[in-house]
Amino acid sequence: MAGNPRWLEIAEDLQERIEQDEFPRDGDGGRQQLPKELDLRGEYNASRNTVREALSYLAERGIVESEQGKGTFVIPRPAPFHVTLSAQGGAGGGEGAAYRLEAQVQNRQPTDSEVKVEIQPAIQKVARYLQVPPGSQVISRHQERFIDSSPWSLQTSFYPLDFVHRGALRLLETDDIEEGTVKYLEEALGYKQAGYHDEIRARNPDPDEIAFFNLPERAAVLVYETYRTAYDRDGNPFRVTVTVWPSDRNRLHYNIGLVPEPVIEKPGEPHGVDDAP
Amino acid sequence: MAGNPRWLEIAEDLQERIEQDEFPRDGDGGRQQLPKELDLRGEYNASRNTVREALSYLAERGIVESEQGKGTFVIPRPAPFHVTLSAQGGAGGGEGAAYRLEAQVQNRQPTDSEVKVEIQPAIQKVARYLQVPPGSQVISRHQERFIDSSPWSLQTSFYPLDFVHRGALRLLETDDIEEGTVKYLEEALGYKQAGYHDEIRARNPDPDEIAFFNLPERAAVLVYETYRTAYDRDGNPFRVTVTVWPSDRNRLHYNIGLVPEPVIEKPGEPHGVDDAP
DNA sequence: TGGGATTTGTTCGTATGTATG
DNA sequence: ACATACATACGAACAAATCCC
Repeated sequence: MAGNPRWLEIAEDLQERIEQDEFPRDGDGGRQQLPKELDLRGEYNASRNTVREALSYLAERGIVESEQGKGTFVIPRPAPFHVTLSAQGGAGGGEGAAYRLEAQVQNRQPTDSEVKVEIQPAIQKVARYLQVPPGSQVISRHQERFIDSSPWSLQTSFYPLDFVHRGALRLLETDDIEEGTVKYLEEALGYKQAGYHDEIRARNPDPDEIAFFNLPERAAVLVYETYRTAYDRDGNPFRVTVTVWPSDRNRLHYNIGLVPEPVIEKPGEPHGVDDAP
Repeated sequence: MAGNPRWLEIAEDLQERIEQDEFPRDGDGGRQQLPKELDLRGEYNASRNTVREALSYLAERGIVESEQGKGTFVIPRPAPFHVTLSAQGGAGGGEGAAYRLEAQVQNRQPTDSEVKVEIQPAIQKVARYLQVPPGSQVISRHQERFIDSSPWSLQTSFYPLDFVHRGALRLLETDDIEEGTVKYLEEALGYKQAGYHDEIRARNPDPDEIAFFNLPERAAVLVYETYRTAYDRDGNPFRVTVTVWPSDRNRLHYNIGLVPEPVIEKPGEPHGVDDAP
């Protein structure tokens, strides 16, 4: 026979019932609400602890979330943002096309918080990519980024402190630099972006990130962390941007070489042939 | 005061002790082994269930792993593979450089299993990227990929079944196509790769993947799933490659535009300035 | 090969704390 | 203030995998 533990059978049955949309939705948010633990205890003829074990299993997987005093709810899966991280220079932009550093999100207008500017000793990886000695002072410009007023990503850009001494004073201002820091650095210091390198990894969110992104408390939602290093034509790095994206609501896209326009413009959407019968 | 639950305090204290390398290592693997539950119960003056709650919290986070009849062990963090997913054509390869489809891993030689060839109805996303009607038949070529004999990634490439009718018969053979399927398709059918599109997402591993990658049973290790679509110069997709990478042992890298050679060649390693004092 | 000791896994019962409405 | 519902914590018994002699 199965031989599965009772809690796993309960968990799998509950997941089935969730997918069948069997449970009623609560008033406002429209989330499905599961029966209370004591009722489930009756339904499955198990102890409350066994039921809780099943719920905890589902909670770890980001399927449900329990709220003290209220009940247990199915976590709505957010519609993913499709973020294009490669340059979008228009088809045939060719050699001279300036690479944009900013991520593009389809059909959405990101809004950014004010910039928090700090002078910090560089953490190891930032120092390595910026090619400055570990622990040397760098300018940190941190922003919270939203799409449709929901938290989307956290971004911090690092520049050598040296840049300020050499005249790029606006790096210390808390305004968003409207024309883009890349363009500003070209004007102020002559750095012209010729290319960039991205490193992508996944890690557990820290408590601040759990709070900012409103991630379920005890679930397995990881965040992507992207390190983007911008290089000028001489191969000197002049900016490292660290961005944190919750993996549950973000898909990352890259276009390399010649890619059809619809794929570039509408990542994650149907294109080319019709789906309709 | 703190006000934290007891199990959380125990978990955080244990994590501290793990980082201090306080626990003895077991004979063969050299993993740290935690004291047994009943001893921890004594050390922390808590019940066994409370200790287990703390251990379960650490297990979810991929910090420790318990094995029935043996004990609880710290999970060793694998040294990450640095995978470059963008084209590496040698610096200055310029316009004519052929983009390589295969991922490059620094200093390592991947070995691939035999190819499992199947004819399948295309799942929705594959059909969309291949621009064929959903559910139409496609060729699926599946491989397990290892580095240093440890499981590294699972890869499946999809081609329209049409390609076989048009003469690309080797797509049905279970041999690895040594010169690369991209080159083969160019010879056989005239598809010349002009570019590609990547989509990256994270998801929970399925049971097969947990088994193949030997992922801790109940921990929050997600896998990356990359969808790579290759296009010819007319913008026609001719191949979709789906690759699954465990997020705990893989870092992904992209180089766009002009990037210094050392960064391209040795992703994830120090370059440019010395770290040593 | 067997059998007993060890250690974690599963399941139950119970009591009390805490946030919600 | 009260009822509801999840959170924390303890104790106990037996099952199942592993190890050792």
